[in-house]
Amino acid sequence: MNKEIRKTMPLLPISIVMQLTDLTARQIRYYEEHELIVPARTEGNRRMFSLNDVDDLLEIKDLLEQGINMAGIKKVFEMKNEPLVTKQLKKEITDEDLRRILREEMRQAQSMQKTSIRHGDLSRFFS
Amino acid sequence: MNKEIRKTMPLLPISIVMQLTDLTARQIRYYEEHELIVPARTEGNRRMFSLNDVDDLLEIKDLLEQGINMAGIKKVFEMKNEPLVTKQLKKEITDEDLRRILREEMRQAQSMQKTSIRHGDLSRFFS
DNA sequence: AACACAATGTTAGGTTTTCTAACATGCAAA
DNA sequence: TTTGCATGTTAGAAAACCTAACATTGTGTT
Repeated sequence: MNKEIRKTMPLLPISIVMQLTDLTARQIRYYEEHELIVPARTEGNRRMFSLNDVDDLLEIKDLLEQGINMAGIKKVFEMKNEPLVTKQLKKEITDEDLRRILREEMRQAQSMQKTSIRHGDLSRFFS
Repeated sequence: MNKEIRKTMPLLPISIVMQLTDLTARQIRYYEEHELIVPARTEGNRRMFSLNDVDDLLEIKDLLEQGINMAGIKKVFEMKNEPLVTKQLKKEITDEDLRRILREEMRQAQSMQKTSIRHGDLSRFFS
């Protein structure tokens, strides 16, 4: 009986996610349409969301309030999965560039720590 | 925006609870009928379960497999909320009784610790 | 053996929730 | 002013859930 509840397990119906995020069903489906989230589906085609999905939705909401559009948010999400260094390596950069990039990445990591306390982190919700 | 996700928040529809506990809807509703759990309801009268409810259901399942019936399980649940000492005090016991009871309670607390690792504790599910 | 009861299965009919798809609206940028 | 993005609204269909009733299974009792 090797069960495990992970933040990635699809547990929540859309009604609950609406309450948790203060988004409308229309908004949530629209963001899925733009592939910012990919909720699981039941056999009967109902969406089921994980806590990570809720997390992502809260971040989307925040970025939208900052005036960023779907395309921008999609790019932001891509960057989260593929760190700066990786992308730059693909471009065959010089050592000089690399040093600049690493400095920049450290700077970003710092500011992310600050903001992650306020935005898009479900952990703060748990007692 | 003082939100908080607690183990007591009703987030899960019955279908998910069925998967999590390997119980049928009939069983879950039957246990509610006997007031072993009291899931929340949506405006439209659908049951919504908290993680604590799932926890309780797993414990119910375990106790049932041990041959304990509804009445017995209900008593076990009452005891969890009202520790032995409290109940005995109501009966105006002698000091001699009290000493016996405290010894017994410690014994039970020990065995509870052992079994709680295996049964009725959702925390083991989280990554 | 016959019975009684507890726990669960099954079915029927009705209601709520969610789905997709289409069209409407508000607003900002070109 | 026209365009396009984000969201609202509506309609019709399907899935999920509800209660209530009756059926089945297993177990203990007389």
